[in-house]
This record gives sequence, structure tokens and C-alpha cells, in this order.
Amino acid sequence: MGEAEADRCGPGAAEQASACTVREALDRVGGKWAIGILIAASAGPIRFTELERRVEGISRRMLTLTLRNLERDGLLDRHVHPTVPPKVEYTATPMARELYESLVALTSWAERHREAISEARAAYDSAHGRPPA
Amino acid sequence: MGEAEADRCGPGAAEQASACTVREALDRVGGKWAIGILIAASAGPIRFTELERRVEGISRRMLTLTLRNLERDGLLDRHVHPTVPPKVEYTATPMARELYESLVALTSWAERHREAISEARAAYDSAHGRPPA
DNA sequence: CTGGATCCTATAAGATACTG
DNA sequence: CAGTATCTTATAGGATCCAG
Repeated sequence: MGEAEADRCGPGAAEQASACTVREALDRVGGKWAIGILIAASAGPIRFTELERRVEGISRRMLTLTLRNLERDGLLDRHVHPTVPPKVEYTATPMARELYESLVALTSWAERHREAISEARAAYDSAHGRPPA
Repeated sequence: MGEAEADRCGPGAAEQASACTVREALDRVGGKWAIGILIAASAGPIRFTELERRVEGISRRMLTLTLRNLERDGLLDRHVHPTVPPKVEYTATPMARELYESLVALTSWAERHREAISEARAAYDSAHGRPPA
């Protein structure tokens, strides 16, 4: 996930820097599963298997990978209980909960315009040759 | 870009639906270049070549592809002036401008925590075996 | 239960060349 | 100027199996 661009995001004008910052954010959160995991983990500590159930459709591999990335970026705390069988709990950090709040704006935008976008697509596809499939 | 999931985003609980909605938004805007283009086009009508300069690093192909997707989703208006040589202007739709506003929250989050995230990464990488590159 | 390791496929994206 | 077409590479993500 855009590792090389994370630290220095390239020189540029003000708008360039702005676009770059947004992309930095999306590079951390823009994966297919990161947001689902963050949402699930924002409600409180949650276990690996519980996440696997809540974030429907995720593979075990991607769950592990995404959890590691989020932990690495300081968005999730990982707490291992030294029991057998092992029990691991993930919790969103305060920083991540701030992000969660920010995402509400995006979410409500998507909800507000879901239909308009769908119609725009249909109009575009029928205006151009594409099959309605 | 997640075409199959765009229309019906799968059944699920309330949090699932929320996560799904966010991902719907990111599926449209989460590409590598969409946001840069939207930002550049939110200031007013902008031409193809101008975009190519402003969104630094983008290839002509990706510019075209991303423009088509954004137009298809109703986020950009494309106006062709029937002149020679051709002149095409792209403008963010009102819906896209709303999105732009929403992204400010994300942007400011990324700016606020840029350093904390960088430190979290360094700490994680040194705690685990990874080379500091 | 919580992963890690490996293999594989689909897709995003870059490079390059051509065109009305 | 504003694209399209083709080729190629990099990477995300899925499937599966193994392990402490």
C-alpha cells in the first residue's frame, strides 16, 4: 500500500499537497477491508474470529494482513491474552476513532447520492453503447 | 472498480451496511487518481491537458480512464467544444462538490496524524524485525 | 483460536504508439 | 488537443494448507 509515498509525498503546489494528503489517508484506509475492520473495532475490543464473522466475505489472509497494517499505522491496538487457546483482542486507537468520525461524512455522502449515482451510470451506459447487463 | 458490488451491496446487519456504504464511496473515489482529479475539477472547468499537468505523475491513459469513470458516476460533467483543435472541459458536479467538502475531514485527519502514524510505523518496524530501509 | 506460508488469478496501472 | 489501442508489469486479493 503506497509505502514509498507515505513519508515524503512529493513536492508540489498547494492543491497538489492537498490531493497528496488525501491520498495518504486513502492509502491507509482505502483497501477493500480496512474500513469494515475499523468500524467493527471502533465499538470496543473485538476478537479475531469475531471480526472474521462481522466483516463478511473477508478471507483469513486478508483479515490478518489488514490487521497488521492497521496495527502498524497505529490505528489498532493488539492485545494478546496469554491463554490457551490464544485470545487476541483488537481495539481502535483514539486516532482511529477520530478517523471513524471523519468517515461518517463520506458515508452519509454515499448514502445521499447512491441513487443519483446509480441513475447516472444507467444513463451513461445507455447513452453509450454499453449493454445494460 | 467493484462494479458488481456497486448496485446491491449485499445483505447484512446495520454495521455491515455502514461498512458497505463507505466502501461504495471508496470504490468510486478510492483509485489512485480520482481524488486529485476531483480536487482539480472542483475549482471550475478544466481542460484535459491542464489536468494532465495539475495531477502530477498521471499517465494519459489513467487520466482518460478515471475521467470516464467519474463522468459515468455523475461526478464530472464533460463539455466538448466543437472546435478544431478539440477543446474539452471537465467540471465537478454539485454532487462531487459535496464530496469534496466531505473529503476535507479526511484530509485534515491525515494532516493531524501524519507524524503520529509515521512514528507508529517506525516503532512497529523496529519492534519487529523489519529493516529501517 | 490465531495466525503464517504458498500458490494462483484478477485487476490496476505504467509505457508506448497511433489517430481524428 | 484529446483521446484510443496494445502490451507489460506490479500488486491486491482469494484458496488452501500448515502450525504454535
